[in-house]
Amino acid sequence: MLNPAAISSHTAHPVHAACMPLRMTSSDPFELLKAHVSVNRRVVREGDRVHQVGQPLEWLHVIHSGSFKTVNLAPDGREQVVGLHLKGDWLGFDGIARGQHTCDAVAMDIGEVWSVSYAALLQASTRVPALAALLHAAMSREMTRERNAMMTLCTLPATARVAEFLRVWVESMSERGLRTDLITLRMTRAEIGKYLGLTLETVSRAFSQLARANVIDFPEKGRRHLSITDPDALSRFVQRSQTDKEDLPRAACVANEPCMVH
Amino acid sequence: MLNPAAISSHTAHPVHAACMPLRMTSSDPFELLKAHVSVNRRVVREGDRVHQVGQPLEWLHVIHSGSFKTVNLAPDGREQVVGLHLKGDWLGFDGIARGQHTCDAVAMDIGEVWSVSYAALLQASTRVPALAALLHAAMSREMTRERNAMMTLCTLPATARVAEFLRVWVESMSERGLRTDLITLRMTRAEIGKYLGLTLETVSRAFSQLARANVIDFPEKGRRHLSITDPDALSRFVQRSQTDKEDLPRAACVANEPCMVH
DNA sequence: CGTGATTTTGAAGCATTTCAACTCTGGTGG
DNA sequence: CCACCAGAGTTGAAATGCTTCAAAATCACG
Repeated sequence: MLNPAAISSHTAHPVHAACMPLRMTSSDPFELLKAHVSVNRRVVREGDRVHQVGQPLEWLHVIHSGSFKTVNLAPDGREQVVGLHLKGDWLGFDGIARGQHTCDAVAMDIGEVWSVSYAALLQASTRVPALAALLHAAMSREMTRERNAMMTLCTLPATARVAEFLRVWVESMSERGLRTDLITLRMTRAEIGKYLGLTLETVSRAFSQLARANVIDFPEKGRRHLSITDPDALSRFVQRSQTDKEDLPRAACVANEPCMVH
Repeated sequence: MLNPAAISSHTAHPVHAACMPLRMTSSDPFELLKAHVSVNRRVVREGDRVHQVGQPLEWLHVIHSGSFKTVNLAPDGREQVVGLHLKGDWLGFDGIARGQHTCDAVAMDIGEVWSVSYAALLQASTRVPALAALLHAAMSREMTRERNAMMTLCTLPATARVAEFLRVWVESMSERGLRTDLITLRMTRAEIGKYLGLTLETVSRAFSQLARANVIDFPEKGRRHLSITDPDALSRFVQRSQTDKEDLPRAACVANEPCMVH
């Protein structure tokens, strides 16, 4: 869904040739940050909160290592995991609009975040356009990802949702050069369920079903580790769940005069 | 605060006092834009596409009037309405990360958008920090909204989802100073369904149920107009759908040493 | 006024949730 | 060392809620 075979999508893209009237000294976001703003490195352990609902926005954080989840909490007690984040992703954007955070960001294992003052970053990005572009790209990526997640939630049945969840996770690992054959789930079935809008039992059944279909495999007895026997099988599984219900030669989408800008 | 009630939440907030070392000549995003970048105004009619999947990113657009939807289209044919947008919202952020748009933005009625070159905007925002802040705030708002939408989709049953949809819509209208007693739905039941992850029949049943419960009312025979008899009833309806299933005095949330940054 | 699109409503079918029982693992203490 | 327990996961059966299928009513447009 995101990109065909992309590793690049994770670095600071020159969005448009004209947008970057500067020499790209480095396309590595960490180098770029270190070079132009004061960075506070901080090691976190599982369960540590990088930021919390209601806390005034002061810092933005870039994940240097580890995996994190963002959790939304409604006034009426509803709670949902609304995002998963890995190296290179930013945490804290949610707080910019209102000046305070609207969700929690929680470490799912040991990791390191680089924290920068938002005020300082804003200033620095006026001097260093590449910084501004980096920020924009990160926010844009986040929005696109959330939209895709919404689509997954709305259009896919349970098992396909879990398959898609795994596919995207593998894709994320791959983009970062991490191993994708054997992956370790750092979330319980209940947490995955809270992310996918399913109950823990349904998630469990979905895993079992995928394993029976030889799409995934549990190498060890413990069910936290799993191997993706055939990555393409995941995609095919998702697609099949769609084509199965159609089965009708869908009328060609009539282009109703796509009226473009200019 | 310039304006006492509500309208302010839509203007460029000083995110943090320290972030804005400049005189705020204007808190109106339209004034701000007009003052510092070249703006192309454009009137759109229902069905017009402001941008489309695959199109290279060149422009960002600010909605000056009208209502718009963003539509995601998966390679396998799945389609979903992933966002609704009104005056003051931006369109096109999705294209920044990869340099091309990843979704369609479609006008739902007559409206006007202000289009600005992204490259020019990026340059201008280095000279005018308020522009950068405006951009960030708009993106941040969008992310928060999408996350809330995700939560609605994942945690609420069908009727509550429709109620929440109406509540948020009314809230949006209210923030912009528009009338909230009588609202006109510019989407068919099918479209609302595609936004909420429901079938059109379920949406229709939900409306009927809300009308029977006197939460909403159809003043005219046509079902496109509806009045919110009691706005609070909407919220209560959503909350009740939650408390109904709990009914158990949920154990107090133990604060597990919220480890903060600094 | 028709014609087609939209909406409503009913009834049957199906996917997911709910409830419940059981297994497995890892950790703790007798 | 093993009994025991709590947390996590699996699996089955019943219940529920949404979807699907179908038909009729209503609205919109020429």
